[in-house]
Amino acid sequence: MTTRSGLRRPVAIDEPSLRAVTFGSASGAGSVRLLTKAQRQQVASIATSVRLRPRAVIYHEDTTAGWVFINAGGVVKAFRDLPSGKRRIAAFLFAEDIFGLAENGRYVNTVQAVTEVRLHRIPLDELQRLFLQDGQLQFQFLCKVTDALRQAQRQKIVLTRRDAAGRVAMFLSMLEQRLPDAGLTSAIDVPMTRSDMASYLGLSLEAVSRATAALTERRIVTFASRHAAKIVDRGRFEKLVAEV
Amino acid sequence: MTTRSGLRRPVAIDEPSLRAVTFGSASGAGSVRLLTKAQRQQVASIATSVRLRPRAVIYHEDTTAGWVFINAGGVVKAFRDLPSGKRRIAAFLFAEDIFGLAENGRYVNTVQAVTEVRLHRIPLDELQRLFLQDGQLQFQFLCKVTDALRQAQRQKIVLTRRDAAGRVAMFLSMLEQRLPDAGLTSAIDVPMTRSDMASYLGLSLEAVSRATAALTERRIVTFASRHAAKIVDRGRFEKLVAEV
DNA sequence: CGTAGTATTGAAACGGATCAATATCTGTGG
DNA sequence: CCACAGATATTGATCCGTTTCAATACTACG
Repeated sequence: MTTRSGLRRPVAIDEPSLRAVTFGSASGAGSVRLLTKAQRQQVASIATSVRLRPRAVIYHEDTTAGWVFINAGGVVKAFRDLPSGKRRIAAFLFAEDIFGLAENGRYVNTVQAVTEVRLHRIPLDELQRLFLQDGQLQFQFLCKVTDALRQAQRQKIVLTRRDAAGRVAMFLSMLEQRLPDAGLTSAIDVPMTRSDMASYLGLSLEAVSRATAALTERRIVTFASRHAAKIVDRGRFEKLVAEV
Repeated sequence: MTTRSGLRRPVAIDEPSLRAVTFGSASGAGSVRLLTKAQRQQVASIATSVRLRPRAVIYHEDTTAGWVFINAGGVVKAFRDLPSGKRRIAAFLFAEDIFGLAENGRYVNTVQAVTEVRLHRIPLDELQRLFLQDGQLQFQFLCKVTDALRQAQRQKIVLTRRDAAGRVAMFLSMLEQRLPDAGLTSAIDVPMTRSDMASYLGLSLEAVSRATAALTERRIVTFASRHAAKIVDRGRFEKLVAEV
């Protein structure tokens, strides 16, 4: 659980450890393959570990992209500030997620710590060299990026929903699915602010606030605090999530 | 130019040819690198060429994913039909684009030809084998998927716009940028229907229709036909596109 | 040249954005 | 440990643009 005030339960791993997904193969069942020990050592040998406090900026959009990062614990947000002054969060990145998306050598988004985070910082040129040496390693990254693409496509579907409550429900559902334990009775940790949720869901802060209020009033979700949600009516919750 | 009625100007290439993008390196300037001749031959040796007419379905969502495809001319759309009955187009795929996104061995979307198309169909297992043999080749694919991720993130920003005219303008801008020639005076080919545009932009068909009417009325864009747009006021067009 | 699919246009209603006032939280320093 | 201040969130009222429903027009293909 990534609490707001930092990593209460320290993350065990000290080396990059990637939860792989299939690139599109039939190897089925959401297979969770980690890198081999040798590969982890290889990556670790070129990576630097960094620890950051909430709000720390990891990099700014349009600056020269020299590193790729692996989140080793905590939550970060990747966003862009639009000309209109609005902020759009492209993604929240959790443990094991890779980030550092760039174009023409410059980062596409600004990335900032939401909670305290631990990162592995990997020089891009060295990583690229490793990729050519070790096809398996590169394949893990290919799978990771493919997974990010799938998530982005799902997220686009969320953004086309008209109802704010539905979007928020889908967001909570997404957070819940990240939980390793399928303990669907426990509380969902919501490490980000309502404002961050709004920026991610393409809603105003007020709409998110009203949506959470509506979910509470309809007795579908309860909030022990703003950062701890609990599904109290699973049936109606799933129905709402599926009403796309 | 991919016209509605098919490939008027036949596509020259007979082998897969990938327009590469940087994975995030500093190798700058939107570098367009193609596969080496040897790599193209390697891919061609395991690929099958297919030619399809408009409306032909290439694969259905949730079916077993056995191939990855490279679009060798024409336009296809990747979509999902939601429980509500609405259709959401995740992406339009043009020449040189790769598609076949899967999860747990099953395709995520349904893919259908918009115009007449030529495809290279590549068996997934053999491609995966090639990837491990040839890190450079795999890297081209990694770049392609990374590019698709960037596009999906941009598209998410489009979807958060309130104004239909702005979304349509951004869509036309996207189509224009695909044109090889920077001849910004020529017409933009719009191979898909208004309904497809709506499904892609998260709008109703009526909203798209009214938006194109508004763009015409405001003398920003003219439509020689429904499938040929022309920017007549570049200044106001770019301003509208940037008003995010 | 007809017909089915596609697109346009109008009117009403819904839902979120916005503006504004107030309340609550968080973390810092006394 | 408590008080305080700035940031974050809630709640209310109004406005605006899209959706929806409905009728009509267009266009592409056989």
